[in-house]
Amino acid sequence: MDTIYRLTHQDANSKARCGIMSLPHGDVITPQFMPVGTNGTVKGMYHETVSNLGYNLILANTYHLYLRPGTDVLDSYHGLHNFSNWNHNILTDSGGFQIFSLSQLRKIKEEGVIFQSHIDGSRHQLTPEKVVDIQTIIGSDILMCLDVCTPPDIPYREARKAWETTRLWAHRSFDHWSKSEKRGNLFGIVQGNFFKDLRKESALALSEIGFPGIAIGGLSVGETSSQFADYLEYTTQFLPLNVPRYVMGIGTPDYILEAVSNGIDLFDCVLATRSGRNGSVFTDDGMIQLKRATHEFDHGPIQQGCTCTACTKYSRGYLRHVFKAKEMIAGMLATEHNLAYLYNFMERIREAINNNSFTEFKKSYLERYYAKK
RNA sequence: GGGGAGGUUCCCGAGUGGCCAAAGGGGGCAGACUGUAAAUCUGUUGGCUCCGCCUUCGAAGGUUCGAAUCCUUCUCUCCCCA
Repeated sequence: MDTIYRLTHQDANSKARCGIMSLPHGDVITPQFMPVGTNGTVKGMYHETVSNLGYNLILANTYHLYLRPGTDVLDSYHGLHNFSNWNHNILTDSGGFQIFSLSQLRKIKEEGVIFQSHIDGSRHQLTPEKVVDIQTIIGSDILMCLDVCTPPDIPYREARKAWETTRLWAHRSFDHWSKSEKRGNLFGIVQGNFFKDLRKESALALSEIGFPGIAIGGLSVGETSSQFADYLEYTTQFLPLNVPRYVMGIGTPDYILEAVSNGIDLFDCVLATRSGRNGSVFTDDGMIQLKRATHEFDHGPIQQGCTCTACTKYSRGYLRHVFKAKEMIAGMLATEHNLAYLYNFMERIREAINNNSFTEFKKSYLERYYAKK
């Protein structure tokens, strides 16, 4: 199979790497962070702003789009790109995580998952095949397999069962996708909870199937950061090097650095956008909360040197004011800042890798990041 | 001038004899947020030598074992009529 990934530089002193991922709506340089736009919009942002920041790959969510507006509507608009007027790449999450996070309403069977809509209570069944079909209608550039995500601290038996369902679904997804008139690329998802034998088995099994890319799922679900680092490193060693590797659901600078140092190429996270709306913003000194009283008379920007709208036009004091006044612009500006910060952060990472100085960059960045916490 | 309503903790506003340092909002302060049911949620908000004590419900007196709650006077605010 043709690979969509091309390595452009391997860091001389670590597993960190730079590359280019070729997708239907353009090349994506990696390592790359992907903003989350569950409903086909990155909350609080114009698509134009997102792409002007440099992003050309965002996430959307199959589960949510399937329930609303539904595939009929999406089909009539010839997919989400046209519907939402986003002309770059879209990765759609399968809904596996929603099955996990909305677990009160679900029933997982071998055939698929039955769940109740959180919107109107109606019952639906999703199968791995159907999820591929929905993502095809959406027009996703990257499709994700339906998987079974599990919380930490479940018994081995349960974790094995979940992984085995994930494996079965991965094969069925791949077969179904292989037979379709495909344009997008299907990624498999490694599971296995926090059991190393399951993680190894899962990583190896998914590697053999021949997916154009592989994701590591089931991390950042409440485990400790050392557990995260441990399982991430352990799992990644069994993944092929010639495909993009994606860790799902992480998005703080420390976690991103940890992932990059293990040769991970893609990440996504709602934290940047959600925390932005709630008043928390990234800085080189860690996250700060704009609503705090200490910023009342702070005439400086969120982050010196940042080129986003919030930092070039407004002071921390003003941003605090609009947050306290619950003005819409507050969440918008903070979201833009967080996305700008992470884009810039990824650029610094790529630059460091290209200079073979990633390890030093990571060390010095984290020293400052943790210093004021 | 006559009639009526009312003054509660930063604000609004419940409470009409003990379970009241006083519901509920708001505001303030702080925390959380990691494949988005989140522009959301949580905690806290009189003081202290903090498992108990002190001060507090317009003011001052009084009744009572006990009062934000009952009585008296004063004071202030609002509404209606003249």
